[in-house]
Amino acid sequence: MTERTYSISDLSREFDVTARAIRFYEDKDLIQPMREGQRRIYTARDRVRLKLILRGKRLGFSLSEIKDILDLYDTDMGESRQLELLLDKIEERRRALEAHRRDIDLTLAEMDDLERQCRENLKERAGAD
Amino acid sequence: MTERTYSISDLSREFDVTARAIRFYEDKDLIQPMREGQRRIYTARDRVRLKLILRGKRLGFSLSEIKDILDLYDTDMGESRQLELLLDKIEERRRALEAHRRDIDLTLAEMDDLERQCRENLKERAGAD
DNA sequence: GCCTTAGTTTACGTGAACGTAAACGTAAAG
DNA sequence: CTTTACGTTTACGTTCACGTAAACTAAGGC
Repeated sequence: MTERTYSISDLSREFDVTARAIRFYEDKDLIQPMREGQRRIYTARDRVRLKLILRGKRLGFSLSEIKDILDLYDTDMGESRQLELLLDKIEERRRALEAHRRDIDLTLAEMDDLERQCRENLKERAGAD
Repeated sequence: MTERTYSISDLSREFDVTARAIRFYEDKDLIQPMREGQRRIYTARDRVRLKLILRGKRLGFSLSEIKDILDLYDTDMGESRQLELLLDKIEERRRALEAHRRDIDLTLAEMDDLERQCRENLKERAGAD
């Protein structure tokens, strides 16, 4: 079984990012595709990494923060000391993400409020007609 | 009852942003403090706006997106047509925020996975001692 | 009167995350 | 053989969100 691979424009199309951006991520050491001569060859694993990068971006993380997160997945599971450190980092990430979610929930609650005010106003208007 | 006001450095201290940043937000039309001569005077309402700005930033929104959001709160509740538009914009925001939250939940799930793998590995290790 | 503290405007500098243009290689299609 | 599609490196340009420095004003303390 030979694993499927992707060209840079395959990924560019699929995720709607420019090839320039993908190369930039490589330059910043977030992906390391293989080469076939000059050409970059992306494996399924690289594709997942790119997906994670873009999700990180949507979440407002900087590329260097995203790199830190990606590095979590690459931790050498062979050494117990590394595993302990990894658990700590996971906890930290989790806390950050949960704070992030609280911000979102606050904003959603305010949208609810605003919508309610809005609808009440419209209802009054309808009555006064 | 005279409402409490704040100086730029009051807010700067409270929210741990530089005065420069606060003035920058004003320049971009996100806050409009009153003046007392030259000096900027911030009301409780301005303070809330700043709080919203900073939350928007934590959520990864650009200043212009944040301005759009802040403008929602300023909609003229007097005109029905405005209210309908506002309801639409609120819906759009809500959708964006919920997508955002899904991204977070996905990442949290992956952190769970990673943690589980990590703990299993540690457990095996303990058994093999 | 002088110093300190807090604030002001104006303007140039900076780091991150790419965009864009130039100049070139390679391989398949007509 | 030339065109077309796809890829490459190098390098300068751009936008956003401020940082930083300069030169100034205005109020309060000694």
